Amino acid sequence: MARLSAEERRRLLVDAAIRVMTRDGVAQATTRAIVSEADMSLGAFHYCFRSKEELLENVIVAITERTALPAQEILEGPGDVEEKLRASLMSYWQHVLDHPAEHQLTYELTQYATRTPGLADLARTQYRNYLKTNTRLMEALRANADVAWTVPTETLVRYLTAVIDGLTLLFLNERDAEAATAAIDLAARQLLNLLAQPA
Amino acid sequence: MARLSAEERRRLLVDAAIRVMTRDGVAQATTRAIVSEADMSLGAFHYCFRSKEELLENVIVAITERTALPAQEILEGPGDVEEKLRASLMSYWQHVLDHPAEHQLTYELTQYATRTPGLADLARTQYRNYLKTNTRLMEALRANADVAWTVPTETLVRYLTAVIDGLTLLFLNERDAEAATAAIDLAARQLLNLLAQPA
DNA sequence: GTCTATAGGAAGATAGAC
DNA sequence: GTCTATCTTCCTATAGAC
Repeated sequence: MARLSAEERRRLLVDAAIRVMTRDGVAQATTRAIVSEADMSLGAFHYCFRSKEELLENVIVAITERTALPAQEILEGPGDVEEKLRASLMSYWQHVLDHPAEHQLTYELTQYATRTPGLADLARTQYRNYLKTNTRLMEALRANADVAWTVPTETLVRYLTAVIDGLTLLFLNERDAEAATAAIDLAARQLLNLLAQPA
Repeated sequence: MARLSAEERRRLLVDAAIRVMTRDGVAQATTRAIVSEADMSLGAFHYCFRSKEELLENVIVAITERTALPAQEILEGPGDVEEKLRASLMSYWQHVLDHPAEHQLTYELTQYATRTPGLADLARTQYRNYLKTNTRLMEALRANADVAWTVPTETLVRYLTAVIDGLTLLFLNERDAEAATAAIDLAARQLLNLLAQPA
């Protein structure tokens, strides 16, 4: 077999793990299933990672980065504040509709991390990052558009984060795209109501 | 040992399973851990249930009922529509603050069911029940108080369900009661804005 | 009905030949 | 670096004595 660096193999194994988990769930992602997906031997796994937990730590970090990146890009663009807010929400929402399994996986990983003593911190960090990303989004909107929110930023951000999370979860479990989209439309309108009315 | 009916044992095992899962997570709830918690022999398990999956089916049904019951009681009480809506939300919220592990468990079970071929239907049913309960809540509010909602009931209900779910999930992961409560206060105000203004 | 003993298999991790 | 064979442990499920 090809001689790959340990670093390269680590990357391949993390990617393979994400594919297996997305397809079959976290519980089914055994070391054997992962190395099989990556077309490696079982021995290669423990040559690259000290334990399965070490792999999972890397998987969680990789997934969180993938989720955070698009959210930050949305923000930079033209349009007034209302358009941008709606566009941001809808861009995220389209990603949920197109890639439900990926989002399902992030929730599974959060729970897995919460229940794994060595990874519990990661679950907290994951959510802190969501909140931080959304805070930057809301503050940038305010700064660019010179508007104000009628509620404290911390509260607004938690409300926004919760609505996004809740609607995603609802769609993942109900799989009614039309109904969920109507609800997120309502959520967007409700958020815009929190903008201070221009005098 | 005492001679118990199979039905009684089934009840005891389901309760024991819920305790183990609440404490240690679904993945840790092995048949051995459950019978140990119930103070039974391993053999008793397979005398009462054909398989572990059959137990889990019963666990999910039991948990869903427990969650749905308080929500229905909240509804029957005095007060105007605004008070009742706020009181309902806050009663649920207090339960989340007091028993986070129980709510954590319901999310875990939903995921477990989703990933288990024989139980996948149960996950859908669970969410359909949440929606149905919330629909009854909203319709009863409307009927009792003779007010109208400014959005379709189906959309309102999904929005409500999502906000509740999202804030619960946020609290479970962030564990900041103060911040999450401020957000649910905001959510309650936002919901009340969807009532048609009395002329 | 109740329990112990055990089958049968899959998991994570390791040893050691190449 | 790579891979096979194996160790140990834990799982669900069953068999069969009492």
